[in-house]
Amino acid sequence: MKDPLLDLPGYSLRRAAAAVMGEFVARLEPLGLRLSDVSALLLVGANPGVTASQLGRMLDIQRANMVPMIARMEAARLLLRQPIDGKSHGLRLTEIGQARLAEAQRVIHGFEAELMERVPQAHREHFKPALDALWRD
Amino acid sequence: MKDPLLDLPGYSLRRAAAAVMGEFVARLEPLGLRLSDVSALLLVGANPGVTASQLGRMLDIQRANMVPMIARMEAARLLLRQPIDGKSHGLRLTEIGQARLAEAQRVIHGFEAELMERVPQAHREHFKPALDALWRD
DNA sequence: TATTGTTATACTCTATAACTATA
DNA sequence: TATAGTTATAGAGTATAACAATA
Repeated sequence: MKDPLLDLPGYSLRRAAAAVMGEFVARLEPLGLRLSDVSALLLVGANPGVTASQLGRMLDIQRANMVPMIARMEAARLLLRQPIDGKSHGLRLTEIGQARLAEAQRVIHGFEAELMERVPQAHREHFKPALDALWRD
Repeated sequence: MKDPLLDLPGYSLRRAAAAVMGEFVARLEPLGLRLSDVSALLLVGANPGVTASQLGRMLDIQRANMVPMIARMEAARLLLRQPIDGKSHGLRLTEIGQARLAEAQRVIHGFEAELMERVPQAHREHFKPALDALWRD
């Protein structure tokens, strides 16, 4: 069976991302966390007081889509919202959130290490710089 | 604002794929094609008579999710289904489908060329091999 | 005027379970 | 028994439009 898709770098990018993210989501499942939860935990942990709108801009998630995400994490007692002024709220991790973040960080770092091991050594140092050029420039 | 996500290769992979696929989808929009339509056009074009199930296995799409996709493309007169035996159907491109595939191929090859140009030259030859190691092994 | 938070809505993609009919 | 096609359904992610309140 011919597969012309296998010659396309863009297709490789799509399939690799799908495969890797699928595995990562599976590792997060025992922690009861979604992919977006982990991003939020890391960012709020590193930037206490950040607002949902700022978070959305960093993650490229629409403001409107941050609402249910923050609500879910607040309901899970992972973070809390403190009024900054009449319209903004600063986000902070609860103690539960900090503990969950620590667990997530162990999963993340283990996973990232394994990920890089799966990239053949000859290509390894080129992996992240090549990808970053495609979305950070 | 600190962003610990920027140190994670897996995050770079996810964001790069999202950015690139978003741009590609925008280029396909004038053709009235979705991402999955293009994969199907390419594969059916290269393998006339292939079944929906075979296609699903190549694309890693569940059998059940192939149904509305094939139905939509059949309704758009891009492909047709011919009975192979009592339970299987072979897929073939119509003339419209072949013409649309040719248009799509021009978009694809232009896009892929631009994509590779955006990868810094020093990393370029490592890009696809590194990605392929993550999902084809 | 611009921004924050919010509600409502819709679409795409994906996953699962179950069923029928055929190989 | 295994496979092909199908239906129905649910979850997740994402996009847009609109609104109130505040900066």
